[in-house]
Amino acid sequence: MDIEKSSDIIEKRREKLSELKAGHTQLFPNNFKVLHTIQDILSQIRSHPESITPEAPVFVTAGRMMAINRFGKSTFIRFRDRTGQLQAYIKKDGVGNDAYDLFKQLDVGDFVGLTGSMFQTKTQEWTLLVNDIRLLCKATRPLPEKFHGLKDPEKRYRQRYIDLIMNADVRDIFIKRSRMIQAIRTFLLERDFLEVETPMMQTLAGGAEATPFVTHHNALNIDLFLRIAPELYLKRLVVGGYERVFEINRNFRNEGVSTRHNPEFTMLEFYQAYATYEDLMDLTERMFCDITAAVTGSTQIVYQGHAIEMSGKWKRMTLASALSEIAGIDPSLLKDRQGLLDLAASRGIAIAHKNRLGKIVTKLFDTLVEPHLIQPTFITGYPVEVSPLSRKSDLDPDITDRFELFIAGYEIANGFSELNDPQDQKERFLQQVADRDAGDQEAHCMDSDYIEALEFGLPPTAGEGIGIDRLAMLLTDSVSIREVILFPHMKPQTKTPAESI
RNA sequence: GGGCCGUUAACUCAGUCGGUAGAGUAUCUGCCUUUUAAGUAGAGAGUCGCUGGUUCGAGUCCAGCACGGCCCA
Repeated sequence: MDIEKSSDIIEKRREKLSELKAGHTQLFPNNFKVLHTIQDILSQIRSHPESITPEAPVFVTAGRMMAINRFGKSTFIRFRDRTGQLQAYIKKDGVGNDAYDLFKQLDVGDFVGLTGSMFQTKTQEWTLLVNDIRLLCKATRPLPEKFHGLKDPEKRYRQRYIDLIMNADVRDIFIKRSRMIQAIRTFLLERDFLEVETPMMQTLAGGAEATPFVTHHNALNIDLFLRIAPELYLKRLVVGGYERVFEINRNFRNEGVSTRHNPEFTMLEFYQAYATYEDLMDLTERMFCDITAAVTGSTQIVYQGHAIEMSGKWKRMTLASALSEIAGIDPSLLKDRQGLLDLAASRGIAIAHKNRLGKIVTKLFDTLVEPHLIQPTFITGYPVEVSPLSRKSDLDPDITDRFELFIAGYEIANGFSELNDPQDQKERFLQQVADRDAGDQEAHCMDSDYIEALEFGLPPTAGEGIGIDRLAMLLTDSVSIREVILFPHMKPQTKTPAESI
């Protein structure tokens, strides 16, 4: 926002500011000591109502004024702190003529420090009877209108602080998000996992199939990539002897922005030695059940009209059976590359013809099956071609010991038994390099340093990644990822010619 | 990347067939010592996203651009 841009309202407020300053009112003091939150005051009333009289006890509290109703010589205000909202009543004969005249200069949006006791109005509303009021911070810009609030999504995202001031449901989303992450942390710490941080800037961006952002280190004069996943570093830590590790942090992927994609997003990844992908499916069921209960108080959520039950055992099915049962594809077709390409073409699904079989199958699954998986469902049996870091199944060398979790039609988690055979891993990387040479920009690069780590020995391990933003969307019934990211990515606003001079 | 929609006062929104820009809230000046979107009398407030075009005349029609939203890839 251009600070020079001003309206008559802002001009008037600035004049008011100068007048207050000229009258020796301190506009931005910082020596007011808050002794009670609004919640403190209200709980005292609830627990000891007999102790409350219009004379005592005296509370010292502070907050932002959200509404002002003036009547000549007395005024009701509504103010808010982090714990809630309270009404206060200020009378000219209660605070004195000078203080009252000064108070008349204040606006909605200003912060005030209030001292007083509690009484009930004739409608029985508990109200702070103010005997001293202090300006703590003057707001020079007006808040949006009290009834309609702030709705413009662009302004809500760009100036999230106004959104948070005006919209209680938005405040609630980020409180829930914070509780959710806390619940995850607690769940993992209770199971002896160690929280770690691995590099955000990497010389080689691996661990996922995505295009990375590039940045440059001046002193070393090398390009670095923002990580697309922490996976390969976390597994190096398991090699190092930390048998259970997790990281909750940002990943960066250089792709389109949509209601489900932000260039930077938060992932949980965790790795557990001596576990299999099947152990992690069990663990995930318990984790999601715990988290949901911690955030919402129930194990059932409603997402976009769908009632979703998180507790109990979730459905598990293979990719192949999901394709035949849900998409109605003849199982005999699943090994027939050309047949699948024809089928995709007949259903209007665009697939690059050079793709290998596994990629075609997965693509068909994404479009034909994924949207139908509303209740929590584990899909297993992913093809080797799309799982370059997963252990091959002992029963079928074409598929891996891997699952993905779908809820409400979206992929929420991805886990597998880790490939710990360095020779096999090297061959998979070589295949990825070939895919990349064939034009697949998102295929892995060869990571010999990681192969070397595997050669020192990665114990049998299973790992999983969970999209934290997607999970937050689910638990807050949000359709857009921007609703669960405080400052979602926005293109810069272009200045008008007049402003840019 | 494609399609559709939006951008008008600080905020939420109207604006008819192309003819001098509207409302509510907010703001300012009054009255009002128990209000609840307080009431009441008055007043001020606009680069109609930007740049061009058509026209005697454009918020309105046309083109391009920017930003945003939704859907699709």
